[in-house]
Amino acid sequence: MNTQTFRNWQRVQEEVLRRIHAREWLPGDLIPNEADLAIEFGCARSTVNRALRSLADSGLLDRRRKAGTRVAAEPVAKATLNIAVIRHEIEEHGARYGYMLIARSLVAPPLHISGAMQTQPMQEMLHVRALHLADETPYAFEERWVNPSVVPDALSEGFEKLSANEWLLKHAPYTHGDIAFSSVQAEPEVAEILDVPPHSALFAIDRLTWDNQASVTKVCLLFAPGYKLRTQI
Amino acid sequence: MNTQTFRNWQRVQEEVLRRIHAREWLPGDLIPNEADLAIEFGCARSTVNRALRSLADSGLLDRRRKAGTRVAAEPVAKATLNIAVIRHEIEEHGARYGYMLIARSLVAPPLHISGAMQTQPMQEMLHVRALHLADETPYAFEERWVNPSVVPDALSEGFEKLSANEWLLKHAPYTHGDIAFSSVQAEPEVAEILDVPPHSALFAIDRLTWDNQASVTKVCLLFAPGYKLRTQI
DNA sequence: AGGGTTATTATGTGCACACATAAAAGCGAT
DNA sequence: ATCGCTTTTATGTGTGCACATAATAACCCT
Repeated sequence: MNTQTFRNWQRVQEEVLRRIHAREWLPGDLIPNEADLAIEFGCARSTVNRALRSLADSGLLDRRRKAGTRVAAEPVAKATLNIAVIRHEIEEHGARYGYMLIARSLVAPPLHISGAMQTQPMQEMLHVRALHLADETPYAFEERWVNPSVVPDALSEGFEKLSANEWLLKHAPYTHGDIAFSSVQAEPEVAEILDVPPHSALFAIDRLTWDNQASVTKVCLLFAPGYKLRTQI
Repeated sequence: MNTQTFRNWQRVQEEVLRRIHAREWLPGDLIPNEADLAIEFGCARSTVNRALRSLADSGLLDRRRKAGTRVAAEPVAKATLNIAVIRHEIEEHGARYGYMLIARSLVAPPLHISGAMQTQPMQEMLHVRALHLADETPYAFEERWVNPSVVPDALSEGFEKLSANEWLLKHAPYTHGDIAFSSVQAEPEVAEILDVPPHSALFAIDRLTWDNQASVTKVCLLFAPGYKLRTQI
């Protein structure tokens, strides 16, 4: 008989995880309610609540008021990616970071850009193209549109030394954003910049961030072949 | 004077977000401690704690005991990806899901597989190759290795109708795993299976899952061009 | 001044209790 | 049986308190 007590929420969580892995509680099963578990574990209900809530957040449990808590039938693997500043990413690999501004201009963007950013088609936007390097080797090509009516300070920033990637994080807060990962073939111009064969398979990160209703910036990062975005689940 | 009260943790969170966003609290700034905020907001310290803890989890605040809570200097965008069962992903797009088993065998894997999975090189593993289709069009190619000593039941499963992707989720729990996203050029064989030109840029998801110390399965999913993995931040 | 010990302090957590809320289950009238 | 109302129940959350813990700040001794 297991009369062990689990007095803190991490241990309760561990025990619940153990039961799920040991298949004592099968996917889809309804598990005992918080009050009963609290008695069994010899702790307060709020402790059990904290443990179960945390497991529900990570997708391992499904909880519904009155219906109770059940083991997720098909646990959705939730991978949390840390999209860091590119400089940090490179430096963490122990490489020397390099940055090169390719172009910077104030122009009316193509329609698909103004459309996505929901700005007036004729409104001029700050357009920045730059290259990030690791140990002098091209690492990622950055193409960015910045909405100057939301980030006016960007107009007085040259982005010659400091990448827009980094400058915006400090100076342009955002409320939310969309991000998409995909794979694209390198167009000739980009292939040349990244110094890779044309039509190479590049890893692309597209990001569009918003400050409440207004779009802040739209960026497309194209990573040289070999790039891998890793995380744990 | 703002004498409004914020009685629940979501509203406290909203107010803190508003202040960060309105730049009342700048990146790097130390914010008032929980007790003071509780007084200001007219709620209990635990309510403030819950709100701040949640914001720290999402990377917007940095908290350290005794040192206090400060606004993250460079908020790391944490994108949470839901790696769902491929069938669900396709059906959610309103497309018809199709599945085709290409090969299934029990063989000793190449060294880089047994190496990554930390199994004996000569130990036979279940090797499954399959194709996922959306509206009869190739969607993703799945190449998988399953460790039969961890999932013996897999040996009696043919994977003719039900994909290993789905079967394993139900029958093989895992404790943790690594996942990597990258971009690769389609090799001729894969290009033919996916019915795309050779050297097309494919989106790749590599996943290796573990049950405690033992590797469960290693899978490589190659998505046809056009695939985008989306999420919000 | 320097180095090591102690005190202080902000966050982290646990507990008991209360009430809120969503949703299933039961019930009753038609 | 079906629709609509009420009850029940499990989770969700707020409060006040206590103590734990980590890390800084203060102190003391040399």
